[in-house]
Amino acid sequence: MRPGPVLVWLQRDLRLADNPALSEAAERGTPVIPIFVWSPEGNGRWAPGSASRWWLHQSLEQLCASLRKRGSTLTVRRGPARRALLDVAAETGAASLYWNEADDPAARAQVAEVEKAVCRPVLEVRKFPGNLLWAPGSIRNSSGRPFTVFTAFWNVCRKSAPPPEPLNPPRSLRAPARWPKSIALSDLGLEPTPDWAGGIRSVWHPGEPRARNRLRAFLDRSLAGYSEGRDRPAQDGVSRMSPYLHFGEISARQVWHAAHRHGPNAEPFLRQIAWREFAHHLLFHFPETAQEPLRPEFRNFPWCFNAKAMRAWTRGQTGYPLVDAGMRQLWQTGWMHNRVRMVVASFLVKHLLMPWQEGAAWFWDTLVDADLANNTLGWQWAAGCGADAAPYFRIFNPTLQGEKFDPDGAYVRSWVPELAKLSARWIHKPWQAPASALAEARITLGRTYPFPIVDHEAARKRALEAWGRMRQR
DNA sequence: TGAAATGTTGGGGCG
DNA sequence: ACGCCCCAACATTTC
Repeated sequence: MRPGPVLVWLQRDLRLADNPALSEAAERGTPVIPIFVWSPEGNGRWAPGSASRWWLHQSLEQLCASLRKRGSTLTVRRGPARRALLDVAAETGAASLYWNEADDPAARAQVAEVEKAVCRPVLEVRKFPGNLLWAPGSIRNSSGRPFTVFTAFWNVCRKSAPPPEPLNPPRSLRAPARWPKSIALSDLGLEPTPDWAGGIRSVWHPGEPRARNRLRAFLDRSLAGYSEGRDRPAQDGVSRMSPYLHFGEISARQVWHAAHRHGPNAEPFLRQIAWREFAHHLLFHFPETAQEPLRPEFRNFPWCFNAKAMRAWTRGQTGYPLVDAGMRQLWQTGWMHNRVRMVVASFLVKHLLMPWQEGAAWFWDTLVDADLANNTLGWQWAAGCGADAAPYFRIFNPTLQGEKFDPDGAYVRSWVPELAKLSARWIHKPWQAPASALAEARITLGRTYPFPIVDHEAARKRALEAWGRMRQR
């Protein structure tokens, strides 16, 4: 065992519990130096977006507080990672560098650079399992290929060895004789100026302790009715674990085992956790799909960008209440209910024929849970060009989706207040409401709320024609 | 993790 | 009483 301190390079594993690299480092008994390196340039076009940066700042603050309670602290540096890590190693005489694997393409590229730069055996390097239930690449079909159909993937997962039980947080973290220099968190400039994060702050509480509380509350209150509740955007029926999982404030293993322990009705929720797993494994195998469609025939799909329509979509001014409610919930709180994500995504790519990459970029910047693997899978699914995708002809009718999943209009009312007084009968199709109903609800279409920017029927036909043209080529 | 178009069936109104 | 038509309601097919 080497006597020098261990650097624990934290990336997207901002937690103390079930943190294999940190636990292993703590058990050595030598000093432990947790370090975070901010290197957005290493992520290329997928540097964290605005909402994600806000979250990261809070999350690092929380992590720092938890470490301080244990007599430790967080060293914060700017990238590139290889330089920051080697500098700190030299300053502290570190003997080892530990980290948990990160699976997205940019993180892997960064890790490769670090490994190349490290001079072994002067600095011992050890890698530990990241935030997936099964190692990416370990789940394959009988001919050794990655799965591109979810159910087949899931069946094999279920037959594989279950993910290991989560580790307890380390009991103590030995401090080094002298801490390395660290820059102040605020110097990273992650928080927005001017401060537009009020809406996010009122809904979200980043950090490991809050992640655990939220999971507990979800399992106790919502798991039993999850199958139906998860499709009701007006209800508190989903777990909202996505941002915590993205930053590793809780591990997928912790979520998995907590849900399992909760009893037999966990299956539908575990299935959703498995979709996350599927997305991450897919991006591991097909890293180019963050930009390019998985199904190559979609390379010549006649997408057509339209700045005015894009603006209406991003601002929640399309004239379709469910779409607008979702886009405004996103803009105001950094998050959107999954059922509504499917509807707004379908609307952008099918009704407006906009390239799915445009929608992915908007989500990337505005979601607190922006995650390259999940975002890529979701958008390619919606556009019909991805793995296990909705066939292109499967086009959501935003009115029917609203009537089905927000039957009394409560979700629309809370995010599109100008429609709040309209009766449930018309709330998802105000353009069909009789003049008297509109007057009574104080709505003037075209002034207080827009007319639909496209006609559903016509847009549907246009999308199917575009699809037909692609298939001919 | 759709929706629309088209087909089929069966009850009831009506001459 | 009977056949005819209408049209929900449900099922199947198509996009």
